[in-house]
Amino acid sequence: MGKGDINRQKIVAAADDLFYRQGYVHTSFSDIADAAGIPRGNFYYYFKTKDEILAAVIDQRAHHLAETLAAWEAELADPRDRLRRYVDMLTAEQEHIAQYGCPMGSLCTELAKLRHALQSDAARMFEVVRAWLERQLKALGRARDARQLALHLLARGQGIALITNAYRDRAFLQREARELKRWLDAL
Amino acid sequence: MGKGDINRQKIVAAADDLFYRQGYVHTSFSDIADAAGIPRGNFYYYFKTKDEILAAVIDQRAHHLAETLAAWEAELADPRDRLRRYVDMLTAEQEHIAQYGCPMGSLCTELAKLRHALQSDAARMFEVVRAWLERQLKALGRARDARQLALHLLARGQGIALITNAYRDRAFLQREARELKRWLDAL
DNA sequence: GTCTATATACGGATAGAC
DNA sequence: GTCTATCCGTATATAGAC
Repeated sequence: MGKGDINRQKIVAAADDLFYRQGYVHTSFSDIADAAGIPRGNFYYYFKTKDEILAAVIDQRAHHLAETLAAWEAELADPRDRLRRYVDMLTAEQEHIAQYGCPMGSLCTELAKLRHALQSDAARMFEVVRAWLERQLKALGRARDARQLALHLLARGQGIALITNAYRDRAFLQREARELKRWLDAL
Repeated sequence: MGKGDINRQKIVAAADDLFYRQGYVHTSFSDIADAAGIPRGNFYYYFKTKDEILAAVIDQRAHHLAETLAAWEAELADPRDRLRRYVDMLTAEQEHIAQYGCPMGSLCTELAKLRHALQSDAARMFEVVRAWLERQLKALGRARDARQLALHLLARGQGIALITNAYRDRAFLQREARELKRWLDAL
Protein backbone atom coordinates (compact mmCIF):
# COMPACT_ATOMS: atom_id res chain seq x y z
CA MET A 1 0.00 0.00 0.00
CA GLY A 2 1.55 3.29 -1.19
CA LYS A 3 1.52 6.58 0.61
CA GLY A 4 -1.21 7.81 -1.68
CA ASP A 5 -3.54 5.03 -0.55
CA ILE A 6 -2.83 5.86 3.07
CA ASN A 7 -3.73 9.51 2.51
CA ARG A 8 -6.85 8.49 0.63
CA GLN A 9 -7.85 6.31 3.53
CA LYS A 10 -7.20 9.09 6.02
CA ILE A 11 -9.44 11.42 4.03
CA VAL A 12 -12.29 8.91 3.87
CA ALA A 13 -11.99 8.17 7.60
CA ALA A 14 -12.04 11.89 8.45
CA ALA A 15 -14.98 12.56 6.11
CA ASP A 16 -16.90 9.57 7.51
CA ASP A 17 -16.54 10.93 11.02
CA LEU A 18 -17.37 14.53 10.09
CA PHE A 19 -20.36 13.65 7.91
CA TYR A 20 -21.72 11.72 10.87
CA ARG A 21 -21.10 14.41 13.48
CA GLN A 22 -21.78 17.57 11.42
CA GLY A 23 -23.77 16.38 8.43
CA TYR A 24 -22.78 16.41 4.77
CA VAL A 25 -23.74 19.96 3.71
CA HIS A 26 -22.31 21.52 6.82
CA THR A 27 -18.92 19.84 6.39
CA SER A 28 -16.46 21.63 4.09
CA PHE A 29 -13.40 20.43 2.24
CA SER A 30 -11.31 22.43 4.69
CA ASP A 31 -12.88 20.64 7.64
CA ILE A 32 -12.00 17.28 6.10
CA ALA A 33 -8.52 18.35 5.04
CA ASP A 34 -7.75 19.71 8.51
CA ALA A 35 -9.06 16.58 10.24
CA ALA A 36 -7.10 14.32 7.89
CA GLY A 37 -3.95 16.42 8.15
CA ILE A 38 -3.84 16.98 4.39
CA PRO A 39 -3.18 20.47 2.97
CA ARG A 40 -6.26 21.96 1.26
CA GLY A 41 -4.66 22.21 -2.16
CA ASN A 42 -3.37 18.67 -2.24
CA PHE A 43 -6.84 17.43 -1.56
CA TYR A 44 -7.94 17.46 -5.17
CA TYR A 45 -5.26 14.99 -6.06
CA TYR A 46 -7.31 12.35 -4.28
CA PHE A 47 -10.91 13.49 -4.78
CA LYS A 48 -12.15 15.77 -7.51
CA THR A 49 -15.52 16.61 -5.94
CA LYS A 50 -17.30 16.44 -2.62
CA ASP A 51 -19.66 13.86 -4.11
CA GLU A 52 -16.74 11.54 -4.78
CA ILE A 53 -15.82 11.64 -1.11
CA LEU A 54 -19.42 10.97 -0.17
CA ALA A 55 -19.51 7.94 -2.47
CA ALA A 56 -16.33 6.61 -0.82
CA VAL A 57 -17.80 7.18 2.65
CA ILE A 58 -21.04 5.38 1.81
CA ASP A 59 -19.03 2.52 0.36
CA GLN A 60 -16.88 2.27 3.46
CA ARG A 61 -19.86 2.33 5.79
CA ALA A 62 -21.62 -0.40 3.82
CA HIS A 63 -18.50 -2.58 3.84
CA HIS A 64 -17.87 -2.07 7.53
CA LEU A 65 -21.48 -2.93 8.26
CA ALA A 66 -21.35 -6.10 6.18
CA GLU A 67 -18.15 -7.17 7.95
CA THR A 68 -19.62 -6.59 11.40
CA LEU A 69 -22.76 -8.55 10.57
CA ALA A 70 -20.75 -11.40 9.04
CA ALA A 71 -18.65 -11.57 12.20
CA TRP A 72 -21.78 -11.92 14.34
CA GLU A 73 -23.00 -14.67 12.07
CA ALA A 74 -19.69 -16.52 12.47
CA GLU A 75 -19.64 -15.93 16.24
CA LEU A 76 -23.22 -16.89 17.08
CA ALA A 77 -24.97 -20.01 15.86
CA ASP A 78 -28.50 -19.24 17.04
CA PRO A 79 -30.31 -16.73 14.79
CA ARG A 80 -32.17 -15.39 17.81
CA ASP A 81 -28.88 -14.65 19.53
CA ARG A 82 -27.76 -12.83 16.40
CA LEU A 83 -30.87 -10.67 16.41
CA ARG A 84 -30.35 -9.96 20.09
CA ARG A 85 -26.85 -8.91 19.27
CA TYR A 86 -28.24 -6.48 16.73
CA VAL A 87 -30.36 -4.85 19.43
CA ASP A 88 -27.36 -4.76 21.74
CA MET A 89 -25.60 -2.57 19.18
CA LEU A 90 -28.12 0.17 19.97
CA THR A 91 -27.26 0.03 23.65
CA ALA A 92 -23.54 -0.12 22.96
CA GLU A 93 -23.74 2.95 20.73
CA GLN A 94 -26.08 4.93 22.95
CA GLU A 95 -23.62 7.76 23.57
CA HIS A 96 -23.05 8.41 19.89
CA ILE A 97 -26.74 7.96 19.08
CA ALA A 98 -27.79 10.48 21.74
CA GLN A 99 -25.35 13.01 20.31
CA TYR A 100 -25.53 12.37 16.56
CA GLY A 101 -28.30 9.88 15.82
CA CYS A 102 -27.87 6.87 13.54
CA PRO A 103 -25.15 7.18 10.86
CA MET A 104 -27.33 5.47 8.25
CA GLY A 105 -30.62 7.14 9.12
CA SER A 106 -29.34 10.67 9.46
CA LEU A 107 -27.39 10.48 6.21
CA CYS A 108 -30.37 9.11 4.27
CA THR A 109 -32.57 11.84 5.74
CA GLU A 110 -30.10 14.54 4.74
CA LEU A 111 -29.52 13.24 1.21
CA ALA A 112 -33.28 12.92 0.63
CA LYS A 113 -33.69 16.63 1.28
CA LEU A 114 -30.80 17.50 -1.01
CA ARG A 115 -32.39 15.32 -3.71
CA HIS A 116 -28.84 14.02 -3.94
CA ALA A 117 -27.92 11.58 -6.70
CA LEU A 118 -26.30 9.27 -4.14
CA GLN A 119 -29.43 8.98 -2.01
CA SER A 120 -30.22 5.53 -3.36
CA ASP A 121 -26.62 4.45 -2.67
CA ALA A 122 -27.07 5.56 0.93
CA ALA A 123 -30.26 3.51 1.14
CA ARG A 124 -28.19 0.48 0.17
CA MET A 125 -26.61 0.64 3.64
CA PHE A 126 -30.09 -0.14 4.97
CA GLU A 127 -30.36 -2.94 2.45
CA VAL A 128 -27.27 -4.62 3.87
CA VAL A 129 -28.86 -4.67 7.30
CA ARG A 130 -32.33 -5.58 6.05
CA ALA A 131 -31.01 -8.56 4.08
CA TRP A 132 -29.07 -9.80 7.11
CA LEU A 133 -32.05 -9.45 9.45
CA GLU A 134 -34.25 -11.19 6.93
CA ARG A 135 -31.87 -14.15 6.77
CA GLN A 136 -31.91 -14.52 10.55
CA LEU A 137 -35.70 -14.31 10.65
CA LYS A 138 -36.00 -16.98 7.97
CA ALA A 139 -33.68 -19.20 9.99
CA LEU A 140 -36.06 -18.64 12.90
CA GLY A 141 -38.84 -20.18 10.82
CA ARG A 142 -40.48 -16.93 9.77
CA ALA A 143 -39.93 -17.44 6.06
CA ARG A 144 -43.31 -16.04 5.11
CA ASP A 145 -43.04 -12.63 6.78
CA ALA A 146 -39.25 -12.38 7.20
CA ARG A 147 -38.92 -9.41 4.87
CA GLN A 148 -41.64 -7.41 6.56
CA LEU A 149 -40.36 -8.22 10.01
CA ALA A 150 -36.87 -7.17 8.99
CA LEU A 151 -38.12 -3.79 7.77
CA HIS A 152 -40.16 -3.47 10.96
CA LEU A 153 -37.07 -4.08 13.09
CA LEU A 154 -35.11 -1.60 11.01
CA ALA A 155 -37.80 1.06 11.48
CA ARG A 156 -38.02 0.41 15.22
CA GLY A 157 -34.29 0.96 15.54
CA GLN A 158 -34.44 4.17 13.52
CA GLY A 159 -37.31 5.54 15.57
CA ILE A 160 -35.50 4.79 18.80
CA ALA A 161 -32.30 6.45 17.52
CA LEU A 162 -34.13 9.54 16.34
CA ILE A 163 -36.07 10.12 19.56
CA THR A 164 -33.00 9.35 21.68
CA ASN A 165 -31.12 11.96 19.68
CA ALA A 166 -33.87 14.60 19.81
CA TYR A 167 -34.34 14.24 23.59
CA ARG A 168 -30.75 13.28 24.42
CA ASP A 169 -32.40 10.55 26.46
CA ARG A 170 -30.35 7.37 26.86
CA ALA A 171 -32.79 5.97 29.42
CA PHE A 172 -35.45 5.90 26.70
CA LEU A 173 -33.12 3.97 24.41
CA GLN A 174 -32.42 1.43 27.13
CA ARG A 175 -36.12 0.86 27.85
CA GLU A 176 -36.92 0.46 24.17
CA ALA A 177 -34.02 -1.91 23.62
CA ARG A 178 -35.35 -4.11 26.42
CA GLU A 179 -38.79 -4.03 24.82
CA LEU A 180 -37.35 -4.95 21.43
CA LYS A 181 -35.69 -7.99 22.99
CA ARG A 182 -39.00 -9.08 24.50
CA TRP A 183 -40.51 -8.69 21.04
CA LEU A 184 -37.75 -10.91 19.60
CA ASP A 185 -38.29 -13.55 22.26
CA ALA A 186 -42.00 -13.66 21.42
CA LEU A 187 -41.37 -14.33 17.72
CA MET B 1 -53.35 43.31 10.18
CA GLY B 2 -50.91 45.61 8.35
CA LYS B 3 -49.04 44.88 5.18
CA GLY B 4 -45.88 44.24 7.20
CA ASP B 5 -47.56 41.43 9.07
CA ILE B 6 -48.71 39.88 5.81
CA ASN B 7 -45.19 39.93 4.40
CA ARG B 8 -43.82 38.50 7.63
CA GLN B 9 -46.33 35.71 7.42
CA LYS B 10 -45.46 35.04 3.78
CA ILE B 11 -41.79 34.75 4.69
CA VAL B 12 -42.45 32.31 7.53
CA ALA B 13 -44.74 30.21 5.32
CA ALA B 14 -42.13 30.07 2.55
CA ALA B 15 -39.34 29.24 4.98
CA ASP B 16 -41.44 26.56 6.67
CA ASP B 17 -42.02 24.87 3.33
CA LEU B 18 -38.41 25.18 2.14
CA PHE B 19 -36.87 24.04 5.43
CA TYR B 20 -39.06 20.95 5.19
CA ARG B 21 -38.31 20.16 1.56
CA GLN B 22 -34.66 21.24 1.33
CA GLY B 23 -33.44 21.34 4.91
CA TYR B 24 -32.29 24.35 6.93
CA VAL B 25 -28.60 24.63 5.94
CA HIS B 26 -29.31 24.05 2.29
CA THR B 27 -31.96 26.80 2.11
CA SER B 28 -30.60 30.30 1.50
CA PHE B 29 -32.05 33.74 2.15
CA SER B 30 -32.46 34.11 -1.60
CA ASP B 31 -34.48 30.89 -1.80
CA ILE B 32 -36.86 32.15 0.87
CA ALA B 33 -37.07 35.67 -0.54
CA ASP B 34 -37.82 34.33 -4.02
CA ALA B 35 -40.46 31.91 -2.76
CA ALA B 36 -42.11 34.61 -0.66
CA GLY B 37 -41.93 37.18 -3.46
CA ILE B 38 -39.97 39.61 -1.28
CA PRO B 39 -36.87 41.38 -2.65
CA ARG B 40 -33.65 40.11 -1.04
CA GLY B 41 -32.72 43.46 0.48
CA ASN B 42 -36.06 44.14 2.06
CA PHE B 43 -35.82 40.84 3.81
CA TYR B 44 -33.81 42.13 6.70
CA TYR B 45 -36.56 44.52 7.65
CA TYR B 46 -38.50 41.51 8.89
CA PHE B 47 -35.82 39.12 10.10
CA LYS B 48 -32.31 40.07 11.10
CA THR B 49 -30.81 36.58 10.97
CA LYS B 50 -31.56 33.14 9.58
CA ASP B 51 -31.92 31.88 13.13
CA GLU B 52 -34.77 34.31 13.73
CA ILE B 53 -36.63 32.84 10.78
CA LEU B 54 -35.98 29.34 12.09
CA ALA B 55 -37.36 30.32 15.50
CA ALA B 56 -40.51 31.67 13.83
CA VAL B 57 -40.88 28.50 11.77
CA ILE B 58 -40.53 26.24 14.81
CA ASP B 59 -43.06 28.37 16.66
CA GLN B 60 -45.52 28.16 13.78
CA ARG B 61 -45.16 24.40 13.47
CA ALA B 62 -45.69 23.89 17.19
CA HIS B 63 -48.80 26.09 17.16
CA HIS B 64 -50.24 24.41 14.10
CA LEU B 65 -49.64 21.02 15.67
CA ALA B 66 -51.32 22.03 18.93
CA GLU B 67 -54.33 23.35 17.02
CA THR B 68 -54.69 20.17 14.99
CA LEU B 69 -54.50 17.97 18.08
CA ALA B 70 -56.97 20.14 19.96
CA ALA B 71 -59.38 19.87 17.03
CA TRP B 72 -59.19 16.07 17.15
CA GLU B 73 -59.86 16.16 20.87
CA ALA B 74 -62.94 18.30 20.29
CA GLU B 75 -64.12 16.15 17.39
CA LEU B 76 -63.65 12.70 18.93
CA ALA B 77 -64.81 11.71 22.40
CA ASP B 78 -63.14 8.29 22.64
CA PRO B 79 -59.41 8.52 23.41
CA ARG B 80 -58.82 5.37 21.38
CA ASP B 81 -60.41 7.01 18.35
CA ARG B 82 -58.15 10.00 18.88
CA LEU B 83 -55.08 7.78 18.90
CA ARG B 84 -56.31 6.03 15.76
CA ARG B 85 -56.68 9.44 14.18
CA TYR B 86 -53.06 10.16 15.03
CA VAL B 87 -51.99 7.02 13.15
CA ASP B 88 -54.25 8.03 10.24
CA MET B 89 -52.20 11.21 9.89
CA LEU B 90 -49.24 9.06 8.79
CA THR B 91 -51.32 7.50 6.03
CA ALA B 92 -52.78 10.84 5.00
CA GLU B 93 -49.32 12.39 4.73
CA GLN B 94 -47.66 9.41 3.04
CA GLU B 95 -46.79 11.31 -0.14
CA HIS B 96 -44.96 14.07 1.72
CA ILE B 97 -43.34 11.60 4.10
CA ALA B 98 -42.03 9.46 1.23
CA GLN B 99 -40.49 12.52 -0.36
CA TYR B 100 -39.32 14.59 2.60
CA GLY B 101 -39.73 12.56 5.80
CA CYS B 102 -41.33 13.92 8.96
CA PRO B 103 -41.14 17.73 9.42
CA MET B 104 -40.41 17.37 13.13
CA GLY B 105 -38.02 14.45 12.95
CA SER B 106 -35.94 15.65 10.03
CA LEU B 107 -35.56 19.15 11.51
CA CYS B 108 -34.51 17.81 14.93
CA THR B 109 -31.99 15.50 13.23
CA GLU B 110 -30.53 18.36 11.21
CA LEU B 111 -30.31 20.80 14.11
CA ALA B 112 -28.66 18.16 16.32
CA LYS B 113 -25.82 17.86 13.82
CA LEU B 114 -25.43 21.62 13.61
CA ARG B 115 -25.31 21.75 17.41
CA HIS B 116 -27.80 24.54 16.84
CA ALA B 117 -28.95 26.65 19.76
CA LEU B 118 -32.59 26.13 18.74
CA GLN B 119 -32.34 22.34 18.82
CA SER B 120 -34.16 22.14 22.14
CA ASP B 121 -36.88 24.43 20.79
CA ALA B 122 -37.35 22.03 17.88
CA ALA B 123 -37.65 19.14 20.34
CA ARG B 124 -40.54 21.03 21.93
CA MET B 125 -42.59 20.17 18.84
CA PHE B 126 -42.23 16.55 19.90
CA GLU B 127 -43.25 17.52 23.41
CA VAL B 128 -46.56 18.92 22.15
CA VAL B 129 -47.36 15.57 20.54
CA ARG B 130 -45.99 13.50 23.40
CA ALA B 131 -48.09 15.38 25.98
CA TRP B 132 -51.22 14.92 23.86
CA LEU B 133 -50.61 11.21 23.35
CA GLU B 134 -49.94 10.81 27.05
CA ARG B 135 -53.25 12.43 27.90
CA GLN B 136 -55.15 10.08 25.61
CA LEU B 137 -53.35 7.06 27.04
CA LYS B 138 -54.16 8.13 30.59
CA ALA B 139 -57.80 8.49 29.57
CA LEU B 140 -57.54 4.89 28.32
CA GLY B 141 -56.63 3.82 31.83
CA ARG B 142 -52.89 3.51 31.25
CA ALA B 143 -51.97 6.14 33.84
CA ARG B 144 -48.96 4.21 35.07
CA ASP B 145 -47.11 3.81 31.76
CA ALA B 146 -48.77 6.56 29.71
CA ARG B 147 -45.59 8.58 29.35
CA GLN B 148 -43.51 5.63 28.17
CA LEU B 149 -46.21 4.45 25.79
CA ALA B 150 -46.50 7.97 24.34
CA LEU B 151 -42.76 8.09 23.65
CA HIS B 152 -42.95 4.60 22.20
CA LEU B 153 -45.71 5.67 19.80
CA LEU B 154 -43.73 8.77 18.87
CA ALA B 155 -40.66 6.67 18.09
CA ARG B 156 -42.67 4.14 16.07
CA GLY B 157 -44.02 6.96 13.92
CA GLN B 158 -40.56 8.44 13.42
CA GLY B 159 -39.08 5.10 12.44
CA ILE B 160 -41.86 4.49 9.93
CA ALA B 161 -41.42 7.97 8.43
CA LEU B 162 -37.66 7.59 8.14
CA ILE B 163 -37.72 4.18 6.45
CA THR B 164 -40.59 5.24 4.18
CA ASN B 165 -38.51 8.23 3.15
CA ALA B 166 -35.28 6.28 2.65
CA TYR B 167 -36.97 3.59 0.53
CA ARG B 168 -39.67 5.83 -0.98
CA ASP B 169 -41.96 2.96 -0.01
CA ARG B 170 -45.54 3.97 0.76
CA ALA B 171 -46.66 0.35 0.94
CA PHE B 172 -44.37 -0.11 3.94
CA LEU B 173 -45.95 2.89 5.64
CA GLN B 174 -49.43 1.49 5.06
CA ARG B 175 -48.54 -1.93 6.48
CA GLU B 176 -46.93 -0.38 9.56
CA ALA B 177 -49.85 1.98 10.10
CA ARG B 178 -52.18 -1.04 10.14
CA GLU B 179 -49.91 -2.77 12.62
CA LEU B 180 -49.83 0.31 14.85
CA LYS B 181 -53.62 0.32 14.94
CA ARG B 182 -53.66 -3.33 15.99
CA TRP B 183 -51.21 -2.37 18.71
CA LEU B 184 -53.57 0.42 19.85
CA ASP B 185 -56.54 -1.95 19.90
CA ALA B 186 -54.62 -4.37 22.10
CA LEU B 187 -53.85 -1.72 24.71
C1' DG C 1 3.02 13.40 -5.26
C1' DT C 2 3.03 17.97 -2.60
C1' DC C 3 1.89 22.57 -1.86
C1' DT C 4 0.86 27.80 -2.87
C1' DA C 5 -1.70 30.99 -4.95
C1' DT C 6 -5.73 32.15 -6.78
C1' DA C 7 -10.15 32.15 -9.64
C1' DT C 8 -14.97 32.32 -9.13
C1' DA C 9 -19.42 31.94 -7.00
C1' DC C 10 -22.45 32.28 -3.34
C1' DG C 11 -23.54 32.66 1.40
C1' DG C 12 -25.21 35.89 5.20
C1' DA C 13 -25.49 40.52 6.38
C1' DT C 14 -25.36 45.92 6.12
C1' DA C 15 -25.78 50.92 4.58
C1' DG C 16 -28.37 54.04 3.00
C1' DA C 17 -31.32 56.18 -0.86
C1' DC C 18 -36.12 56.45 -1.75
C1' DG D 1 -41.81 50.29 4.72
C1' DT D 2 -39.34 49.28 0.21
C1' DC D 3 -35.49 48.42 -2.62
C1' DT D 4 -30.49 48.83 -4.65
C1' DA D 5 -25.93 48.35 -4.16
C1' DT D 6 -22.48 46.30 -1.87
C1' DC D 7 -19.29 44.35 1.86
C1' DC D 8 -17.08 40.43 3.68
C1' DG D 9 -16.37 35.73 4.57
C1' DT D 10 -16.22 31.15 3.02
C1' DA D 11 -17.05 27.54 -0.30
C1' DT D 12 -15.70 24.68 -4.25
C1' DA D 13 -12.42 24.21 -7.56
C1' DT D 14 -8.19 25.06 -10.67
C1' DA D 15 -3.45 26.29 -12.39
C1' DG D 16 0.86 25.56 -12.01
C1' DA D 17 5.47 25.81 -9.40
C1' DC D 18 8.15 22.56 -6.92
